[in-house]
Amino acid sequence: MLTIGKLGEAAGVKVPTIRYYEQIGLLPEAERSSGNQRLYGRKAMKRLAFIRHARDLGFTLEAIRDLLSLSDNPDQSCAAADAIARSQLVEVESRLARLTALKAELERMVVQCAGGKIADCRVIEVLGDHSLCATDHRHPETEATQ
Amino acid sequence: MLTIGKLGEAAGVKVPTIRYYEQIGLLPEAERSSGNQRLYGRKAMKRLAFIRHARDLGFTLEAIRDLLSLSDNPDQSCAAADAIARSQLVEVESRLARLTALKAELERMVVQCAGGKIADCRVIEVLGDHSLCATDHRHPETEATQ
DNA sequence: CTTGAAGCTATAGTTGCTAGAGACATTAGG
DNA sequence: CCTAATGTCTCTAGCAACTATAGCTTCAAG
Repeated sequence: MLTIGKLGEAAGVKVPTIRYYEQIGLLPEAERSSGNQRLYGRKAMKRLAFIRHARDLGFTLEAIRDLLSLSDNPDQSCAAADAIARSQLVEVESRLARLTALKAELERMVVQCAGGKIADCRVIEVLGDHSLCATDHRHPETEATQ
Repeated sequence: MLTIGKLGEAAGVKVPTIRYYEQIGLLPEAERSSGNQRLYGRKAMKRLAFIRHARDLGFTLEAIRDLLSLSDNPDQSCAAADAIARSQLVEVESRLARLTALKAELERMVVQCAGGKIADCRVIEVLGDHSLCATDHRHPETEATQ
């Protein structure tokens, strides 16, 4: 049995984050020692590693909640898990596209900055005038909402 | 002179966001009409467009605050603005690298999912075991913090 | 047996907004 | 000129996903 600190260390998750996951119901309430401290076994360790890994892959806690409940019922079809992963992939692809455009724009800004006075600074100038941009770089959320 | 709604429409920024920017001091307090409604001129419009554009490029509000104060003092050297833009570029590049790895991992997960039962689902399996991953895909923040 | 680290709870703060309530201002139509 | 609809006002609370703080208790090492 591990204390919360050991568990956090092992899984690469900070202690308050583990308590937070318990609070929002992603982790079940932990067993307690005689002195009221949380104790974790192998199962909790695996569940936390799952959560951590999914977070690393960019899944939201809501998506993870769904994936965990799927994982708890191994007899169901995996279509739902597949759908969640696919939608996450779409998400990532769109962010990737946007970031690529941003990178190009920032590079242009930085390269063109001659190191003179602010009055002639390309960085400030470009930020003040979108028409100086070569690429489209809007937030997808701005359109996607609804 | 524009009302807050017209300004928001023109700049592509929602009305409460404009009030929020004023509240946190990114925009100066607006003039008011006789009926206490905010009125904006050309200068405010430009400033808001600057903010909006910088946000689109992923700058934080703190960075934008710095950029704006630079832009307000055109006689200074533009080294600071350049540094902010460069650090933003570094940020974007690192997110880009990480997202690229994520994309590869998600693609692997999704492709390998045969569409059977959860018990055999690659998505769930991979999430449960990082060693099944081909690439490194951690949050940079986790390391970068301090 | 004492001390310092690690644990506990509870609350508040972070970033960048967004949503709601309830009251006042403005504008278009009849 | 009155009314209805829309716009604006302030204020507060909420979102994700934690992180930090305060003030306490418990545990492990020397």
